[in-house]
Amino acid sequence: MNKDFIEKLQEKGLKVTPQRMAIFDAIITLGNHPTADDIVAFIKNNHPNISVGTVYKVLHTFVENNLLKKVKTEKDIMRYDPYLSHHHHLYCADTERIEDFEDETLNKIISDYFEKNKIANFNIQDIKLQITGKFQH
Amino acid sequence: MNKDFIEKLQEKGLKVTPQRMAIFDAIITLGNHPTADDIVAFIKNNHPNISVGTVYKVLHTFVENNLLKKVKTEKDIMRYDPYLSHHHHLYCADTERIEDFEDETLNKIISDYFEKNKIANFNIQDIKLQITGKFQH
DNA sequence: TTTTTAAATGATAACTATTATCTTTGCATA
DNA sequence: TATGCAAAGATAATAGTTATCATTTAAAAA
Repeated sequence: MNKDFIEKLQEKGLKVTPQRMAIFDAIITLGNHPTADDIVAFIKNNHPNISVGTVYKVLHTFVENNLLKKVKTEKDIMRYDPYLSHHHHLYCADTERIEDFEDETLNKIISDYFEKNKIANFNIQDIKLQITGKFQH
Repeated sequence: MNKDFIEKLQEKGLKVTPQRMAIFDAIITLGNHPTADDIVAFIKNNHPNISVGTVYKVLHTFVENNLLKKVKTEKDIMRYDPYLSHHHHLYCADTERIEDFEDETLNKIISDYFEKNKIANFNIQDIKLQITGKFQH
């Protein structure tokens, strides 16, 4: 919700600007973990004067302030994820589609496993699954 | 081993060239899933005339022929992984270090779990864990 | 409400990683 | 030795992103 997001900006001491709201809104509306370019294209419809540099700067600010996460991919194009709760990703083997995947039971199984089987010389902070495959159409 | 790699090139109908051998050798020697730039820098020592374009082309050819994998990261710089057997990655939360992680028991637990709990409208081909945390020094 | 000021935006240029193009080179085979 | 073709090298081009800096704006202070 936008009100929540405004509060989050304020908590972080960030100014609430129309550009920032439009960018966050674009990411939510677009879905599929958009690229900077996707976001620019979408925003240009309603907000034709926005600068590309601003979009990059805002995305960077959001990531630094944990309002957005970068998505790991095998491409040199950055993608962004607005859902901050712990979740995994389904990657389409053939297309650029990336979907969110949540499964608390599985998370528990994995974290229990690592409780019993520590990795030598490594403290785990976070575990994410990247599940590659094909969506059924 | 280099002999194995030569055979792999030949199996794929790719010519065995000094550049290709040097690039593969660099990736193995460098470890830590190097970038194209890391590879160029390393090779320049013994092989000062190699062209950057060639390195990119060779990396691309290797990835296309499944002799190398791209590593998923949150950066717009590509990194490459020479180990083709199924494994996971440990990502350092603070540095660019990425280590390989293998655990057959865990793989079994996860694949058993997904046998019993299919994801709706999605056929899984591969599951990788990205484990973020800190290495103990 | 007006003023102040620090932060954010927009326009532009710069930069970096990567890819494309095109000529030349190096081998294998005829 | 000549031919064909994949691969390498040099260079230019492109794409995505970051930096710079003057201008504008949100929000705190007066």
